Amino acid sequence: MSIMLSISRRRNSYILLNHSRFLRRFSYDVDPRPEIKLESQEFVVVKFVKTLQKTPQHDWASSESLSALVVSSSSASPLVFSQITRRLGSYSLAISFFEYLDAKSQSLKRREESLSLALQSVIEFAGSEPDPRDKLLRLYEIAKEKNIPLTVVATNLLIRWFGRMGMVNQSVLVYERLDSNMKNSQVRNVVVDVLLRNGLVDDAFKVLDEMLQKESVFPPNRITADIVLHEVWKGRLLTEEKIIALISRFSSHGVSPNSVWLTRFISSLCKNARANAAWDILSDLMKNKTPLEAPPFNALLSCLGRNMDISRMNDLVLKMDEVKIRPDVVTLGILINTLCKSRRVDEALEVFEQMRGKRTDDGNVIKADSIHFNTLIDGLCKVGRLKEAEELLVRMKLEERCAPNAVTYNCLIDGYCRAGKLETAKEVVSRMKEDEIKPNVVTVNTIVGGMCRHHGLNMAVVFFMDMEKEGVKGNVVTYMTLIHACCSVSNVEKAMYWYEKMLEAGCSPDAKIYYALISGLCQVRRDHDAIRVVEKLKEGGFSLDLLAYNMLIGLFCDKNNTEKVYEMLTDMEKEGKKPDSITYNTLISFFGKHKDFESVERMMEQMREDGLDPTVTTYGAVIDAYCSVGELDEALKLFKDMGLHSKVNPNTVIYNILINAFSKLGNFGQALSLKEEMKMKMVRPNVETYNALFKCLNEKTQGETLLKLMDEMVEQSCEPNQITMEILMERLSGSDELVKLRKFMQGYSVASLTEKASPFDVFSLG
DNA sequence: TTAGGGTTAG
Repeated sequence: MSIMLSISRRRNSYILLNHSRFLRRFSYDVDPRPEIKLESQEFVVVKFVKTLQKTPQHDWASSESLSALVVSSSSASPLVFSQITRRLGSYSLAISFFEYLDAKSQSLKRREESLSLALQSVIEFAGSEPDPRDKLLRLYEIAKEKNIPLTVVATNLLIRWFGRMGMVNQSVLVYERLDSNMKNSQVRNVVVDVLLRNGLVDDAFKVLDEMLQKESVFPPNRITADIVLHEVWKGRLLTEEKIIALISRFSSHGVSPNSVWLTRFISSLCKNARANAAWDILSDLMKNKTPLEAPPFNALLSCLGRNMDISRMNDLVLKMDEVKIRPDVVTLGILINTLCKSRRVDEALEVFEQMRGKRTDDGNVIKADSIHFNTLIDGLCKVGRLKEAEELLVRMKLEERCAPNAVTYNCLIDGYCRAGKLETAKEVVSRMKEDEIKPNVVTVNTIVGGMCRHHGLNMAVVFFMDMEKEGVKGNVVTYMTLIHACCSVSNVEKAMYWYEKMLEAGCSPDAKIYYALISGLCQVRRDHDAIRVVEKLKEGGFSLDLLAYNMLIGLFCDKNNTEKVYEMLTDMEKEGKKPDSITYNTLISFFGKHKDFESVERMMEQMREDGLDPTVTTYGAVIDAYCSVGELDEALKLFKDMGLHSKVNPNTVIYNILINAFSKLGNFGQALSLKEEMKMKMVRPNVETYNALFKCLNEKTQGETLLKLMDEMVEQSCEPNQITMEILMERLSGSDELVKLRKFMQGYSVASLTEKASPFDVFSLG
């Protein structure tokens, strides 16, 4: 069967060329019994080769038996001559035979075809010779001189080999001498390849362009796309846009790029936030019914998945189904993963059950693998459905080729940690060991993280050390977890301790470790240590990101270290990082606090120039600045301006700033009316709002209002705090009022108040 | 397919 195929392929290659400016196509009569012909041909070939090998070369010319063989073989088929030549096994024998045959050409039935086929075999040998250059040139000359047409195979070989030898002009010459009718897709593919490989991009695209024309006689095929797109990608020859246009032209000829290439291109588009372009390409290829497979679709699906665009994912899967592109295990993995990450676990389970059972035309089903199970188990754990996760684990164990692994158990452990069930999580570690699965660094980090969140640092450290003894070392994530836990309780000393430990353990810190430390140090306002960490970060070859710059600028503003503030700003600029609204807000607030309104204005101006609109924080900072210098008119003006000229609505903080300012001036009426306005505009007052109002009241004259506000707080479920207590204790002294105050406080179990016992002592005594 | 994260106004 394979021989049959090779014969019929050869037949296609009988498009021959000669150099006397005309070309002919040799057509072979189709033999109704090809296998018989094949047998007789084989017999002829073997006999001829044996005789040639028996006869010394210098006797060939005079050998009568050879002469007789030429005549008899010639009536079999011209094909035998290419086979005989090939079986002689060497270039020197092949060229000698060709010369012999040429000398005997008058006895050949079909001279041109026979000689051209023999020559093709000689050319094949020449290409593998140590120094093929001269031999190939000579053979090409012989073909021209003797008017022997070249087969397509020979043409392609010559074009390719000349190209590889850096003789691209010679390649072009061979191609250009072809009659235009004979410049078929196969030959053009070789030429395009040679031209591209030799950097003659424009020439290559000229040839390609002819192929891509609408009514092209020699349209592009799969191989054309392979050659062109591979080179285009490797050499970055075209812009993304031009590649897209090129794919579309291939598509209109029913040709799609190969799956691997297309997948890479789709992924690259997705990475550059061009999922829409990727979508259009695949739609176009589907519309033109080009052959397609799942992987490029998977690339787009995973991109849509990252953006949680489930509705477009659905559309794409439906379109795939319509044109019968079979989803594969990866497709299923992406779909259930996305659904799980969006907490739509039931839908994920549904898709899983549906797809894995779905039998396609060729009887294949998507076989569930451990990744699918792990994804679903993780999804169930993340939404707290731990029982179902355990049940799925049991089912997984029953499935073929789906043994649970460390990931499976880590997902479960994470589930229990999130639920605060640290003991159960530790039991799962034991279970995994029983299953002969070793806990890994993720296991450790999951439990360390869980313990830090639910039981504090010490327990986590003990666990970590135990695991280290078992041979599981921590990594940068482990130390990050510990450092973060330290920072979150403002224990920066301990954070630095773990940073040192990490270095001792040979873990190289990533930028995020430094950011966490900087953040911790900024929180506790330790500017000198923060500077030290920044230095270490830079020594490590990292740079600060905008967030870190903002934190540091905030810290230096707070410390009144103008010099450092400017240093940070200069550094930012050097690093090519543009300030964002948070940077500006920090600076505006800083200048505001220094009553430097000129700089405030300048910053706001610059902010706008940078295309940043003032945010509610910007207004807050400026309004606060005006309030702090007693310029309440200016503050109110800006406040009103906010409502009129910006899309930013005042929030609780802004109202509080104003209410506080009016309250300090004793202007209770204005303060109260602002609070009423809050209600109207659905801005929720908080404890600070009421505290500000309380401060302005005095028991004797406004006791009733005060009590009314207290009731309002209760109605709004607004919890009082320590300050509320202190103010109210000062304002209320009558026994009736104190009873009311006691009742007022009883509704709340204000945790912060129980620690400071003094306010309650009054009640317990009372 | 599993683990870690940090900024501005009062």
